Amino acid sequence: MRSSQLDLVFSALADPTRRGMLERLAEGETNVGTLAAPHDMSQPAVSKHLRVLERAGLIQRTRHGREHRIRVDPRPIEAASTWIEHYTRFWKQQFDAVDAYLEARAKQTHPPQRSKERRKR
Amino acid sequence: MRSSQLDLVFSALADPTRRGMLERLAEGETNVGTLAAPHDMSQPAVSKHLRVLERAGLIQRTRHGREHRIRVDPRPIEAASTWIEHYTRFWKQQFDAVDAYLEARAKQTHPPQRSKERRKR
DNA sequence: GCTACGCATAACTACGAGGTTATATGATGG
DNA sequence: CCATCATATAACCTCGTAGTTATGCGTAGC
Repeated sequence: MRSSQLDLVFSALADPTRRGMLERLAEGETNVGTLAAPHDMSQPAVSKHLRVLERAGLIQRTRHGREHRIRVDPRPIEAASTWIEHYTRFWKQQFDAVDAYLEARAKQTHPPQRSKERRKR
Repeated sequence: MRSSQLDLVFSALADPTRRGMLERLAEGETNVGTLAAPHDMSQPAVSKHLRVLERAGLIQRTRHGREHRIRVDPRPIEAASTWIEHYTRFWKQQFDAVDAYLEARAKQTHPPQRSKERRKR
């Protein structure tokens, strides 16, 4: 049941409705109604999406009279961003190496069948 | 039911087992067994996780005899990365502005109760 | 003060995700 | 050949998610 912060952030971002809300919030803080307007769904559904974003720490809410002002907190996303950026470096390296290998092999007239059979590790 | 590429990538990243596999794949391509080893779960469970990664386009598979070599394809992640980086710019701007405002207000001896009451928009 | 507004919560449905065990499939090696 | 290995697939269970309608609750405004 334990979900790490990264889990919560990534799964919050995995829904187009919630990404839409975050995109809207890039324009500035608003109330729930404004956030809900573009999305064709019931008000409680919107409320649930906001709770997901809130549990991931992606938004902050300030009650202001009867309306709730919502604003983005970009900090949890940076954890996600950092994770991606970190590993992307290695992945690209990996990917490019394989890419180069495949390209090189394609150039040979008789591609060796078993050349990859014995690899280190 | 339609899930965009971004949905698939983000939700694939939302699971620690799958992130663990991608982290392992940063070291180099391997077979399924090696990928499964560190994770305490049944082999079919691992197989399912790989399918999720595959559907998101994050890994590629080459059958090589009876084993499947798995390697990362970093390209779909870049879409996710781009989305994050794009909006992070605006969010930070937003966040920092609110932050500065709150700090400024905190400095006043008599924080005005209704100063935020009438805001543009 | 009453009504309407802005939102949350409750209770329900439908479905997918993540796990299991059991079984199938195809390649390897003695 | 036959047993075994590497992996996938099937069938099932459980739980969380995304949606619904109905209802509650505090604030605004006339």
